[in-house]
Amino acid sequence: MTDTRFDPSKADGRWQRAWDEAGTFTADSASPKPKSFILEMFPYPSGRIHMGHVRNYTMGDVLARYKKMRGHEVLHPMGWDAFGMPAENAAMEKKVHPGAWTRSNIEAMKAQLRRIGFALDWTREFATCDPEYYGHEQSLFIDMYEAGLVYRRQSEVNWDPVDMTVLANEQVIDGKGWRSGAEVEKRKLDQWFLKITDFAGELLDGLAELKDWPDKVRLMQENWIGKSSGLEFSFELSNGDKLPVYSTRPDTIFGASFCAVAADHPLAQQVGASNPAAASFIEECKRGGTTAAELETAEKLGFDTGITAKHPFTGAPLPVLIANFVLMDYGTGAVMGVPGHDQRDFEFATKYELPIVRVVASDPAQAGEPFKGEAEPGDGVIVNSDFLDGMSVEEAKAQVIKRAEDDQWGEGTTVWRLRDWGVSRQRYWGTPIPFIHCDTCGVVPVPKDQLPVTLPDDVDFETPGNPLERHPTWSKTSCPKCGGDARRETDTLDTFTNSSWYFLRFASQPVDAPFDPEEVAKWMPVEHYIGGIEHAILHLLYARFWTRALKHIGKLDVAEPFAALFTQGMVTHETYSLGDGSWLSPDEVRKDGADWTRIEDGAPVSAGRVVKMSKSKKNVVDPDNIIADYGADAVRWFMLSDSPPERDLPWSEAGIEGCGRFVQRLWRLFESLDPTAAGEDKALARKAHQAIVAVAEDIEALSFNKAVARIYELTGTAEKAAPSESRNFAIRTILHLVSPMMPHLAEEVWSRQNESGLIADAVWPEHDPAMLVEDEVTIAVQHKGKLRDTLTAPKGASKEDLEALALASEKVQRSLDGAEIRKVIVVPDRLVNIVT
RNA sequence: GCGGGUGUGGCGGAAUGGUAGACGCCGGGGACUUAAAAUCCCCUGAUCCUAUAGAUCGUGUGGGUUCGAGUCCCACCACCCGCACCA
Repeated sequence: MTDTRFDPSKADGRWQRAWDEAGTFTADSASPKPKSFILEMFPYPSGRIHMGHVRNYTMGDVLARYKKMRGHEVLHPMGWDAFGMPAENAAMEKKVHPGAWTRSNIEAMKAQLRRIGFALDWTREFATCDPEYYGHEQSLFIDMYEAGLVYRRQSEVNWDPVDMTVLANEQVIDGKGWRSGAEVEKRKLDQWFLKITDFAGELLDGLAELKDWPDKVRLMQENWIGKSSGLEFSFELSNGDKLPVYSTRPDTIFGASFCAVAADHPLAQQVGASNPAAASFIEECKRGGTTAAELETAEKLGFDTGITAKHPFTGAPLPVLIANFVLMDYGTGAVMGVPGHDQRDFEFATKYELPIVRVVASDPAQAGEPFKGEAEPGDGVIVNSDFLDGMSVEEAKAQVIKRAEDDQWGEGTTVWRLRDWGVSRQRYWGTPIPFIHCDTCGVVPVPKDQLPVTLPDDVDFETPGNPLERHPTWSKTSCPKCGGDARRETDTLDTFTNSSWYFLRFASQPVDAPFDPEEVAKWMPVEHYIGGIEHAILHLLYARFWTRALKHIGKLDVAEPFAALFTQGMVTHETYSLGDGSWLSPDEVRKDGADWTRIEDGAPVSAGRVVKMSKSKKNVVDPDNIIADYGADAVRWFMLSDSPPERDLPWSEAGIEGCGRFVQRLWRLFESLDPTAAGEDKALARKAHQAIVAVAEDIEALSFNKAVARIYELTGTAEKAAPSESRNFAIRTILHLVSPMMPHLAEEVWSRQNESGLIADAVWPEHDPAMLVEDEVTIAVQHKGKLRDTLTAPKGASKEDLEALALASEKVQRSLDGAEIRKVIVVPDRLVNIVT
């Protein structure tokens, strides 16, 4: 009996339960099979799964299922990056506990993920807010502290003077606090740091081994780590002090016309102490946020200290200014200003009328050439520079460093742009930093047998600031060393810490340790790691750093956590707005002919740009509704179709309808299989064999859109073919090829065809290499580089034969029109180009 | 400001330096039906045209290399992402 339609509302749940009951996707670390660890970046439990998650996890799912078909033991886990600000915001706005809010979100989102039919090993699920997880994190943090990788120092935060609280960069809007609207100030606090800079060289060199990472991500990390070599030297100041500066361009030292120091540089502080005008300038520099983008786009401001610095070669006095664009965190917090060859210095010098001297020119004759309104940071020949004249930039750099070292007033150094990782957060919903402050003993780690240090449940979100700090009793404790009264650290760890080692916990989860290195070694490194490009630098660098740091302290023997990385694009949707600029969601609008209107009242709606789905623009589509309408397989198919996975995917109603139709089309094709059909259809069989190879290659390259196109093509051909053994082979082939993408449909068909077991446990079909080769090829014939004719020739035909065939073409002769042939280019099996 | 990326029909896109537009969506025409849905078949880059044929143009813009450029090189434009306390 044949059913004319596939009913996902019945089949989806049936097969999801079947996989669960059979433990189909439970990873066995004792298996002798080759291991594949497929991982997608775990979600923050915001409340609902969104289409971006669906796309991300569908890609990983196809890979995981494919690897299983290829005979691998697959680890494909899921968990929750559960600490973070939104839970605290919910606590303030909705009066729910961050933990309760997070837990109920996890429950809802887990149910959603199950409905999409992902091949996940739920036995290894955890949330980073589980004390069983963050307790181990605290233990690792203490290990790092004992290895000298953790330290405390003062660092700036965004301070909201009205709410009396620290703000995240995200909470600073145009330099103002997002709730209070008060002008944000920079304030210094004692904070915890991880010494990622100790690993700068390793993290940089390690990039070279990451062959299966996108070049762009490696390049971004390389630039972020920012290795530079230059000269560190000290200016002698008119007040008798020395001012150490660092420059990557010592070759331009004769072009220096001023020195600039950061507002929080000791020299600036010293000047500010006795000069009220300087003090108020320094205060002014404290206004605004702490982000690089803000600092660098802000108007360049300076304050002349009246102090001068003696140029090391000419002895000329250079004014020393306090400048808002100099960063205390980079180099020495002080620079020599060379306006001719650095754009920031140029703008600063122009504003404060400081000399702009050319010391690099395109050739020596251009030494007097004026600047055209901007600095010239490029390469050239050194001019106006005494003994450096005529040298290249590189030669001059080396010469200046050599002189400085010979005369002992400076030395060549390597400086990194990478800064140590500040992990302190003055917030509740994070991993408590496991330290105790004792007036007698100083900072003392919590003894490991007292871990985890758990968060208190009874917290107050009514008043702003850090609830841990305000808690009446939580921070009160005794010193593990002297037993005296002491105070718990009330800062929590940056949430990036939680995501820096979670993959290790997926691989191995003993009760009494963060992980077992032997178990970890069976699965790590992650074979494919998939997530958004927005994590290209921070998360991926921090995870690489933790892995290396843990190796360094002997906890594990893996240097790089992610063998291959894939960064997928966003899911986008058209936006809709009313005349007043307010946004409407897709289900509030309707298309009337060419125009859009609001369903409710027919008000005209303008359809706007296609952008990332976001709550604020209301252009979101809920996966649950779509699954209810079309089934999980149609949604999965949509996520894989059309757009290359690294690019944005525009969601459309028409698109998902098309996918729903294709699911039914496949169903009819599978139902049309006739086991009694006989006879060979060589062309069709050949296409099927070619598809087996091509789809496998496409999946391995994560080119799911191409795999989808090939399956469409083979499906179209099989549909039109007359019944034959070959056609049955093609149909069974399609069933296997789509099974990682449409697992529910595949299982349903598999069981209806009375196959044993689950298709999820089936193997990838074999291809016959002899069937891949075509007998005939189409040859393009060009005249003067333009296509004039195409002809069919046997594969492997000789150049002479192809040339003769081409010249015999009537169309070619017409195009040639008797012209003299100067040259004929023949590319075997491809084309013939006749040049006249 | 700095760093990274993207740009091909109405839309998403395909194309080891070798037939640009595979495959899908939308649209048009037709078949089936009392009708609709579903399904099936055909057409579908632009312009010209003496129209089953043929010609020209066409991969963000302007140059260049090559027998041949979406692909390689140079310059530019537009848009997107990241910038260390969003996750």
